[in-house]
Amino acid sequence: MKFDRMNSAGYLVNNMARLLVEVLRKRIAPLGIVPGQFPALLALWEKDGLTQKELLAMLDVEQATLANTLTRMERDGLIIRKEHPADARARTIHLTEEGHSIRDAAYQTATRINEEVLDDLSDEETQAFLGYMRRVIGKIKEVES
Amino acid sequence: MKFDRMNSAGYLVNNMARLLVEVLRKRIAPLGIVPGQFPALLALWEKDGLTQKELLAMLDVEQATLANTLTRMERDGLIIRKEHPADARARTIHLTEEGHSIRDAAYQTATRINEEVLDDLSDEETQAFLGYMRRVIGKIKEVES
DNA sequence: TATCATTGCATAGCAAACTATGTAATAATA
DNA sequence: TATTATTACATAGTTTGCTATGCAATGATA
Repeated sequence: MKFDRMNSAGYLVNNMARLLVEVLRKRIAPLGIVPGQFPALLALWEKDGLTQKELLAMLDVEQATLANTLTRMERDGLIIRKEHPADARARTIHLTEEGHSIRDAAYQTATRINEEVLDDLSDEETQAFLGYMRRVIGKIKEVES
Repeated sequence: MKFDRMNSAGYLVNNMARLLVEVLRKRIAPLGIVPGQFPALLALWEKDGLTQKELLAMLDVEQATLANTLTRMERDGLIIRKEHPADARARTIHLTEEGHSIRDAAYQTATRINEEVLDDLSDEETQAFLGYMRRVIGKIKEVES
């Protein structure tokens, strides 16, 4: 019984993800952000002043992961948290000027990386690849439940 | 400027990897192992008594990551490290009976997960998908250098 | 209204990845 | 041979993911 990594979807997916996140890490380091902050920033660039719960609904991470990420973002001067006007349990999350200012550069960096790593695939292949990933993601979400 | 996650290779890859590793974590928990130990176990099941350096050459992680993983595996009773007969800096890594005994179940679990998550893809689509991943991995390794 | 359940968020603890650096031991060389 | 370089591995520190749990505030209900 052999287990060939190059024919294991799980192995390839994991390997690809780790390589990609390290490329992103290097490229966005000059902006003063790290990969884990990216999804939260994307959401906040679209809509500012959300509560953690509202932000969480836009992302695919667990609540505790987001809470910790937000704490680091606040430490790094990307956001501030203000008390919620109507609910003392909640806080609203606001981009700082710093957090706002890196938006375009961050978008461009992420878009550029996607283009570069897919450069060897034709447009049809790229669409097929993205489609497969969406289907597999859907399947995993079925399977795990 | 919008950033659509479902059309971002980076986002999809990361999401898919996290979902997959959690499925693997749940399924192999009864065996007393965790996902990060899997690659090292696969290599040791093929060839036992390697040095860390030799094992490292068979894997795709950094040396420090492997050293820590091996420490946890030793703690968990999966391996023991013995002093190298000829080089006092090195240690040879040996599966325990426990580490050896879970081999078939672990293989089957991993194979099963791969089959399940790819179940919605035809054989041709699966081969295309694996091929795209191999090509993208190759491209990332070019890009990052 | 007093109690109980739920909600929003934070914290603790672990895994697993990374880079950077430390520490011996071994090998190479001046 | 004494010094220097290299090698093998370990450790420190950070990020980012997870689950489990705690705590205070809010909402529901007896």
